[in-house]
This record gives sequence, C-alpha cells and structure tokens, in this order.
Amino acid sequence: MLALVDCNSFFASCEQVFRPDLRGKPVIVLSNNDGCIVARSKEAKALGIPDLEPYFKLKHQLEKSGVHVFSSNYELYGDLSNRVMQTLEGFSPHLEIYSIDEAFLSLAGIKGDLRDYGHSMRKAVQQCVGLPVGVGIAPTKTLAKLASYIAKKSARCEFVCVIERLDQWHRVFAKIPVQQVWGIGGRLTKRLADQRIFSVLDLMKQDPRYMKRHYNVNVARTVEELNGVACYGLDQQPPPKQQIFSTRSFGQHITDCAALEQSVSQYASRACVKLRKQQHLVKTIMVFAASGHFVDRPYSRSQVIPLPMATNDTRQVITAVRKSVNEVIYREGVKFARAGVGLIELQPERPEQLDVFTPVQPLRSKALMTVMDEINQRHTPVYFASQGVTPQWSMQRMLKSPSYTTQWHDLPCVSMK
DNA sequence: TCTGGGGTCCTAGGACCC
DNA sequence: TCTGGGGTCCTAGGACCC
Repeated sequence: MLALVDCNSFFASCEQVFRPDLRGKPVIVLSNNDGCIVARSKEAKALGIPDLEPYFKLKHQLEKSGVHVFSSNYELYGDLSNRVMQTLEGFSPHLEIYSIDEAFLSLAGIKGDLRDYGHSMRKAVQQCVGLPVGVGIAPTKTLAKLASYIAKKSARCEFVCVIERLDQWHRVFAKIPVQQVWGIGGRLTKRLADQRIFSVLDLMKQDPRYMKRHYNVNVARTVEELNGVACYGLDQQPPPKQQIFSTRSFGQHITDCAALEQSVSQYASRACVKLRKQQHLVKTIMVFAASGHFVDRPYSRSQVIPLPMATNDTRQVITAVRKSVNEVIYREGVKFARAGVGLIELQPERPEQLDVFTPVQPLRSKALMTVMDEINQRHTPVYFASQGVTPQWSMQRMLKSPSYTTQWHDLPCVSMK
C-alpha cells in the first residue's frame, strides 16, 4: 500500500502558520509579479474566488470582502515544505517527494490499522510544522491520489481516506468526474466525454488495450492503476533534470538592450546554480525574450546556441546569452515583458570515459564556481556585474510576508503580556 | 496599467542507415 | 511477374502535472 500526503491549500496555509490571526479567514496567494491567484484558503474558496484568475480583475472585489492577499514567498514555502518532508520520513523509509506540497510513502510492512496510521501522520505534521494535510492510502499511486481527493471532499473522512477493497468503492467512483483522475486533463476529458466516459467508474471499466490503441500508453496505465494494478513505482531518487529553465516576467516592461542583457544574465546565473547542484555540464543553451501575450503585435525571438565546450561556468553562459540578446533577440521599439534561459542539452560532470579530442572545462572554472556557490549559501550573495545591481525590471511582490524561518531579521517575535 | 514558472513524457513524421 | 524490412535519431507538437 501507498500513502499520498498533501498539504491543504499549501501556500495559503503557510501564510497562516505565523499569523494565527488569519486562521479561519479568507487568504489568497498570488503568482510571481502578483499576476494570478495560485492558492486559496478554504474560506477564500467558499467565497467563490476562482483559481488562476488574474489578480487585477478581482482586486476591488477582494478588498471589499476583506480577503487577505499575499505575494508568493518561496523562501518560506520551501523551508516549511522541507520540514513537512522531514516529519514524514519518520513514518516510512521509502518516501518520494512528488512536489513542494506532496509526497508518496510506501506503507509496505506497516502493521495495524492504516487509517490510524494516516491520522498519526496528520497529527505529527500539524504538531511539528503547523500545517494541515490530507492523507490518501491505496494500492497504486493513481488510487492514492484519488483517495486524497476524497479525504478532502468528504467530511466523514476527516482528511484520511483508505481505499482497499475496490469493489466497495464503485458507488463513490461513479460520482467523481473523470477529470479528477491524476493524468486526465482538460483535453482528454473532452475526448473521453465523446465516448460517454464521464466518471472515474466509467474510466475504470475500460479495456486498457483499447485505451492504448485509441489514446496512448499513459491512459492505458491510468486504467490499470484505477483497477489496483501498479504501473508506477516510488521514485526515491529523482533522476537528474534533463533540462533546466529559468524564465520570468518582468516587474516592468523593458525597452533597452542593456536591461534585457541584465535580465538574461541573471536567469543564466540562476540556471547554472541548479546545473552545478546536480553535477552536470551544459552543451547547448536556449535564450528567448518576448513582449506580452496581450498586445496587438506580439513579438517573440529565441535562439539555440551550441557552446564551444560543455561547461558549468556561469561566465561562459552569461557571455553567450548576452551576445545572443545583442545580435539576435533584441529589437528596438519592442516592450519586452518576459525572458528566459534554458540549459537544454546536459551531460554528467564526470563522464564514464574521457576522450582526447573533446576540449574540457579548465579546473580554474570549477574552483571559482565552487567558491561562489559556497559564499552564496552562507553570506550576502556575490554575483556578476552584468546581472545589474538594482534592476528596475525585478519581480514585483508588493505583498510578500516576512521570511519567518530563513532570515534572522524576519524571525517572529513573541511578547508576553 | 495589470494574465506564473517551472517540468515530464509520448507520438508522429522525416531523414538516414544497412 | 517482381520493387524489403528493420532500426536509430531528431524535431515539433500535444498533453499532462504542480
């Protein structure tokens, strides 16, 4: 059996941990640049606030109804996420961190009542981190996901749902729309509806071979998984990333080339930090920049750049992306709204076999990057001048909460009265 | 004025090889 | 009369996830 543990309204709940005055109140969290609504507390959902709606459209209404609004604070969410995962590690030696707010746990060998076990996980996370979670327990990942959905929807479950005997669940599955199944998105839902497959039960009853022929192998696997046949195992050590991207929308539109160069330098630098963390080198990079989606004549340019040698030296990558911006991407008169850098062809830092003819990165690069990474973990960050000192185009996060758990000057204070 | 930022996997079709 | 079959690699596009 597997458990899926996921945090309820994760970002919104994080904001409430150090603000007890906001518990039980409507709270929402916005995406980067305060663009869209990406998380809503239970109370905010109850007010009918839609997910992924642009903030500016609802701002007025939100103010009127007294909703508490936050910019995203990834420092805080990342740190609380780590604490949740550490707590869960105490419940199973086999844990797959699936996303910032979810983990799969193997419950193989767990004796006793699984529902009780689920409740003890819930209690532990609540007590150690202060966050509410739901627990779904079932024989396959897809069913565990479904169980966690039921755990949150049905009051009777009290946030823990165990699916063991599948035949006892047909009545419930018949009431759940098929798009709630993990792996079934909007497009597939439409196609399935044409075949009169509307509910989880409808999908579960299909022949996997037929579904493989008419859809694809993943849909076939989903059907198998719904029937208790495990097609996906636990990935305890996620494979290294095959591509690394860093892209952002700007806080303000950019029209001059120097500013655009600064921004891609910064994204290149961020991507290279991730690259070195997974001990890889990059051979090919991609740079792009574009105007907003919602202008009359949208502009977008990208360039794929092979590097002279595989590297993880930020300087090499910055040089290449700046050149690209200058010579290919930038155009006068365009109001750029976003840009990004992708490291698209990677290879391990230590290849199995070196060969005589391929140039290798100088050792001094490695030494310099190691020192930079170490300084940036512990001290005031150092960075390249080309990233700009006080860029005007930086992300807007007007409503960000303090980094309560990661910055000394943001530590919460307790006063005794 | 104002609409996120990451990722993965699969499939089909073309080019090319023997 | 009669014109193979199997394979790899690459790319673009589609679909999904959080």
